[in-house]
Amino acid sequence: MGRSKCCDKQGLKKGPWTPEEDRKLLSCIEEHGCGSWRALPAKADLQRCGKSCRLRWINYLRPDIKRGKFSLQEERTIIQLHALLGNRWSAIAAYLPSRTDNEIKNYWNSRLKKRLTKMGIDPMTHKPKITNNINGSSNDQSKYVANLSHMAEWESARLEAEARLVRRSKDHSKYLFNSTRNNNKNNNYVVSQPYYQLPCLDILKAWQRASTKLPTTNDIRSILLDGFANKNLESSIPSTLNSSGNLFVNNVPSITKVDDQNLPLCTITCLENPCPTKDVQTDLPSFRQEFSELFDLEYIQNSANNFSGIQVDNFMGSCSGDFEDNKFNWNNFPYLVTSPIGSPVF
DNA sequence: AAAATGCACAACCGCGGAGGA
DNA sequence: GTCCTCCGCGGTTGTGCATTT
Repeated sequence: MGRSKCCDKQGLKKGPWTPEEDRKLLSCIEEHGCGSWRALPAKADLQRCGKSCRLRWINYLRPDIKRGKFSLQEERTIIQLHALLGNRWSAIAAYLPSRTDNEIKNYWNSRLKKRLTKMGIDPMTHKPKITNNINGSSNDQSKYVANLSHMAEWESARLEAEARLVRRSKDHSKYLFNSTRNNNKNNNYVVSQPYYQLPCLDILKAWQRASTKLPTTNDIRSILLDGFANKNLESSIPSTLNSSGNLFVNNVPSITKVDDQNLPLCTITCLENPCPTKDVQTDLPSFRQEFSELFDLEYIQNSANNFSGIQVDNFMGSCSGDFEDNKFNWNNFPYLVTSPIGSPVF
């Protein structure tokens, strides 16, 4: 009746694994595979239960584990998937093949959850929390609450749309976030553009704004000015591109274009942290590449496209662009798509 | 300099589903 | 159909290092 009794727990070692135990476990799995965890400790001459061996292998010893800092893209993916899947860490880990569910869970609990909370976003519902510590007039408060309410509605619609997109993408899941990996020039692994990209979350934009150690105004100016030192850029930069408040919106390193009445038209926001400040190329293709990576403009554009049938009013449209007579022309910039300052979704 | 606190990460624990006997 | 074990998952705890007080 039933299977044989599970491993005898008496005398089994617990706690941190030693290098010697790791070596035994590794060589055993290399030799026999990991078919039966229960039988493995005996084969490997380990005083551990099979469960402990399995955990050690899955969370630490597996050769395909990517260790180290989570990239911005990974953070985005985790937040997006958590909004859709909740605390189903193994399901989330399936979209980040080189990360373990334990690692993602730890990262969420130790960082992402706290930061979202700090931003006033409920990490479980992914919706803004309405609090009573708003300083300002009652009019300001009602505007604030109305804004949050609008954001919540927008977020709800967005989540529904995302769920549809995710369902649609399931057929292509083998391509999703599982693209071939390339070594970049810094020998860091980067994930190539996925077949299908989840849309941007507005909470992620807020996330960017709440991040600490954001690049300074001078960082952005130096990027642009260094990159265009020979392109006479400064003379073609709109008057808003200076150290005034227009460059930063709510402490976000953003560059804003305004119309002739000084009303905001569109904003680009640096999504990298820290914002890179070196090696901006001056030739157009390289610039496009660097600038696109720097501000993640393609991502914003893709997001806008994905959302265009949902809440198009929240986007001001796109600008296309290029150099003209060696001058950077905002009106022709190709990827610039985002919400304006003061938009309800911001 | 020492204690307190925060943080990141590894590991354990308990539960529930799947499936064999 | 029932019992039992294995496996995987999510919650939680433990530990060591770094930072702050």
